[in-house]
Amino acid sequence: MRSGSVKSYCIDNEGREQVTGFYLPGEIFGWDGLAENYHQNAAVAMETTSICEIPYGQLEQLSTTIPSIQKHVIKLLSKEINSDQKLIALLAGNSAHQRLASLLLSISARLAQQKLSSTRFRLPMSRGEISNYLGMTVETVSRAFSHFQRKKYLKVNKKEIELIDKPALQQLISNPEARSITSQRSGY
Amino acid sequence: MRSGSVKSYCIDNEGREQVTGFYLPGEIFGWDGLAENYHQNAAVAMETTSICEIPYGQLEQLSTTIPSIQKHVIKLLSKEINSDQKLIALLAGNSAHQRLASLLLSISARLAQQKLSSTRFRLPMSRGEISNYLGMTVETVSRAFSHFQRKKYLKVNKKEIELIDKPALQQLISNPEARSITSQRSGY
DNA sequence: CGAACTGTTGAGCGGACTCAAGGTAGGTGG
DNA sequence: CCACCTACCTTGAGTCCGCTCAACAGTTCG
Repeated sequence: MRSGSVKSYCIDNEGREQVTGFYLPGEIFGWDGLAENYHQNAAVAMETTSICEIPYGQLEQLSTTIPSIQKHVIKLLSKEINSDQKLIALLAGNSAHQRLASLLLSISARLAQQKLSSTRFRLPMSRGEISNYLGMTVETVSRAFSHFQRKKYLKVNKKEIELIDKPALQQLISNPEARSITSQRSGY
Repeated sequence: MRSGSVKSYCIDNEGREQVTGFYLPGEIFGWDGLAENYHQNAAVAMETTSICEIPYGQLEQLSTTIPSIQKHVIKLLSKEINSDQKLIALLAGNSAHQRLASLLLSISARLAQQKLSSTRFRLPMSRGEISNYLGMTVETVSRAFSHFQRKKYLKVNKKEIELIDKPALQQLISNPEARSITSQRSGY
């Protein structure tokens, strides 16, 4: 990603769309589909976006002469797996408010990594896309935003976001009594 | 995996355990952690299990002489990503009954791949592990099993499962009015 | 202006969680 | 062998979060 933003999504068996990721500048997407020369995910830009294509064939060829490249590729794939599993944990064990807070903080952190403001930013995605990604409905997303604003955690105006009390959001995520759903098997 | 079964899980920020996968004979696990020489996931056997270790360093070295190996590694990593994203879709867009049905059918299919019975099998994991993996509570898992049994979709006796009406389970997953949560953005 | 889309808010309902009680199986010690 | 303990599983009753349905406001565009 050079600039702009992209969402990736796949269509499940019954034609329903499932958003699988949002990508911001500096990030790479499209790691699926290397298995079968065929991408499970589609991707669309959510705003004016410029990207840099990396032809996999050439990358592969290059890696025969520079072995460190394939090592790096594998690292990136592995990172993708880890971030997917974070999302799994988020979806499996957290409430609607926690999920939205997580997403906002994730975006904030990723913007900071690009030396952009981590407290004031514009969400590239619609409420519908957020809700789909986080496994909830549009209404719940909207209500969660309103709730956060009432609580003075942030200010929201359409897609413009200003994070006011990041610690409060942080704490919300890692909160007690928050749908623990913990497996209770003793160790082996 | 040679024989037996393993679960992988990670510990989130607040010490809660999140099961990220179940592994059956013929499968490979541990693809995370290649990024940082450090595994995000832990893994424990759920029963007597024998596995075959693949030292990554040796694999890496071997791939310098046999390039097709790294291609294969990348394929497997990519598959892992795809299966993780299936789980994401499952968690994001499906009801409790649908999630359990999906898991049962997935196990059934994977057993079939190993030429084992796909209709009668023993679940290696506890109800608690299932509930954690699927993002629900133990009680809900238990009730879902009872429900399926009442509906004559399967027979369940502790961990022994007999699938009677697989098509019904299939249809349950890909059902109408099933929590669509569909993003409604027009195409680009 | 009207149509279409996105986002917000309210009322009501239902599925899944919580709390709590009982049942079953395996392990240990008297 | 039986009493006891400790998981693990099941079932019930009640509550609450988040979904559904619906109305309305703000934007964009023809």
